[in-house]
Amino acid sequence: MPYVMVQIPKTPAPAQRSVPTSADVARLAGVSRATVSYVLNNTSAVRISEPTRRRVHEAAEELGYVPHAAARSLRAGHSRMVLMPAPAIPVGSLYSRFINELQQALGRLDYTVVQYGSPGPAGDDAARAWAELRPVAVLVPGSGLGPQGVALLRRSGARAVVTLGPEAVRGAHALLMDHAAVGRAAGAHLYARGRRRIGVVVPEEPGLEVFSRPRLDGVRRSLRGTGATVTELPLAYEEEAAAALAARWRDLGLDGVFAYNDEYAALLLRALQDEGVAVPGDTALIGADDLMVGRLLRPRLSTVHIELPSGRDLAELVDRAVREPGAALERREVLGAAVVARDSS
Amino acid sequence: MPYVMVQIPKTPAPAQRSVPTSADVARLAGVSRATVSYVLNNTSAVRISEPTRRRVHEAAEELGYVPHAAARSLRAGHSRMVLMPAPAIPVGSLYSRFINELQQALGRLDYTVVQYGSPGPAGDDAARAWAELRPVAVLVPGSGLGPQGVALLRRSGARAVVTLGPEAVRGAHALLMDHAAVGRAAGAHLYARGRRRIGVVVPEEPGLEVFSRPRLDGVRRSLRGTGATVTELPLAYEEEAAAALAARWRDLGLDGVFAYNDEYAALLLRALQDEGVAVPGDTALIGADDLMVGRLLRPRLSTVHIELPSGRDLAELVDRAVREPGAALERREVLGAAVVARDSS
DNA sequence: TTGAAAGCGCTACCAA
DNA sequence: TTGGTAGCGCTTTCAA
Repeated sequence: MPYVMVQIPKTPAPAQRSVPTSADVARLAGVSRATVSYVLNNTSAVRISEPTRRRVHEAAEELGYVPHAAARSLRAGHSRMVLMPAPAIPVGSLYSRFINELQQALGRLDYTVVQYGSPGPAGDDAARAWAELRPVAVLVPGSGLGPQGVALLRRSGARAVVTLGPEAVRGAHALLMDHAAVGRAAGAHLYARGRRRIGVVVPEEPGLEVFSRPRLDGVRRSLRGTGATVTELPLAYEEEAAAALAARWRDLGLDGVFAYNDEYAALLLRALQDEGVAVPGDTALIGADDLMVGRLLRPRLSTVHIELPSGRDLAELVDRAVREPGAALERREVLGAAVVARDSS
Repeated sequence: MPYVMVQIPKTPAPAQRSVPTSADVARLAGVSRATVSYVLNNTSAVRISEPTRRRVHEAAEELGYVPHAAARSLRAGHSRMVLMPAPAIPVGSLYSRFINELQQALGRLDYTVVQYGSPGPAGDDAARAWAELRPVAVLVPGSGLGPQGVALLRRSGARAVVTLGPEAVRGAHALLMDHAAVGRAAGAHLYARGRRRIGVVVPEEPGLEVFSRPRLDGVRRSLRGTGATVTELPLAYEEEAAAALAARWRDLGLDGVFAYNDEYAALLLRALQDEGVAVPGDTALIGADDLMVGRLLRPRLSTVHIELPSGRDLAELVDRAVREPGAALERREVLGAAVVARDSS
């Protein structure tokens, strides 16, 4: 084959080794860009001959063609992103486990999950920043997004807005996570154990109020009208802080305490024991979240076990909402709380 | 004011309440789209008069205009995203804390962090999927990305590719996290305490091999040539598994054990004590990561404290790499390991 | 079965 | 100081 066809490009070769586009693929395969699109997206409405398909695929392969998601989004009017503002919540909590699971499940459904860093604007202002990405869905943990934020997101193309928090927001699907139920369970348990002067640990770490406040309120609610007292106990997650709290324990005169969760309970337990306070003899102690640490201590910690929906379930809800944007808004209670009585109460 | 100007739109009102574009803003403000762009982006190369600026801002405000990130990316050739494939790593680990911090720091630098779910394609195949998003930077935890993956990402516009793992990859910046150092520190410590028959707990949970394997190797390395023995102890993070391991402890005849991290150490400690094995009397125990749980147990756990770079530092590295894509590739050791001797060893 | 071309929203170059 | 407009890469309608 002594003669070689040399294709003279109409446009000069790009200066930098630039990214191949579908036009490059089309040129190499000797077809139009439309055909490339049909083949690469397996468009069912159009039938392309097998030889052509092969040529396109080979050309794409050879060039290392990678479609440009932004161009596709621009054309489609929205992206494949699910936006999830990252709540300022310490990792390791039960909740962050749930979030992780959810991300994975959404990934499997072919969505791209975008964690939007929490610092910066909040609430409805934040919604504007999120809207720039034209996400196909938005999951908002905690409260903070109002009806107008939801409206803005929907106007900018979000097919589904789902709130995960204590209350529903007009226009959005709601997964109601009522942390007050955790407090109610703990309060009722301590009361049933005969405790009447009850302390509630409230973490000082920022970002936890979303959970700690409702949990405290739940305890209050469960004890209302019983004559039992509720004492709020602010506590930083540090040994020194716990020791200081334990040092004034006798003065506080509490006979029962709900420690926000098992980690704070573990911290407090050690401090109380070091101070000579008997648990559960002098003071009954119950945590929450049913973490492993509670089972490793002596005495084993009583706890409130929390049942969260599986990430898969929520991912499916999102997927359904995206596919049928007109469907009725879901509003679902998704937090189950049950006391696991062990040895500390 | 009995007369009202009614503006007849040239194009019929969109059927759906559609998203306002910069053209809508321009129309309302009575200027061109170019001017809108200049004003809204504060383009310094062009000076726009104050009244015009105000009109544009007011129009944008009134319409609830939100720029379309995809259009901007298409135009710019790349997005403001930093892609970070989410490693299949349990939340709560020291490492996931670091990842979180990093995300926040990048958010503050005005990048959008995208968690790419791990399931699906792996290694260089995954790189293709990531490339579709035309990320401005890619952070790859763990190993798994090869030189050709890096090349593909760079070709598709990534200004910086940073690996976080045991080894550097050609073409990418490297943050070397040598977990073998953790094992070496633990091994040397146990040896110095006079222990010669040493067990190393290796978690059975998937996704942890990335850390557990080098940690084990580190112990082996530190003991090479000393005559001390190393026994691998697979362990699932469950009480039953720990109890089973403890039950055959006497047969194993170990006098020292490095338990991967403090959580596994806590699990094992309880099981050993329940079995009547004295710690540190019969067996010295050391964990790693310096978690709070280790300080709450009796005896307090010795541990290997790990120093990771702050998320801020890494975020700045990324930002610098993005801004000077031509600069030399960084290659930095970032994991410091130091024994904290407490009461369990 | 395939191709031509419009147009998604935005920025930046060049003119006025 | 402002406007006109090309063009980023892709999908999809309409025509051939």
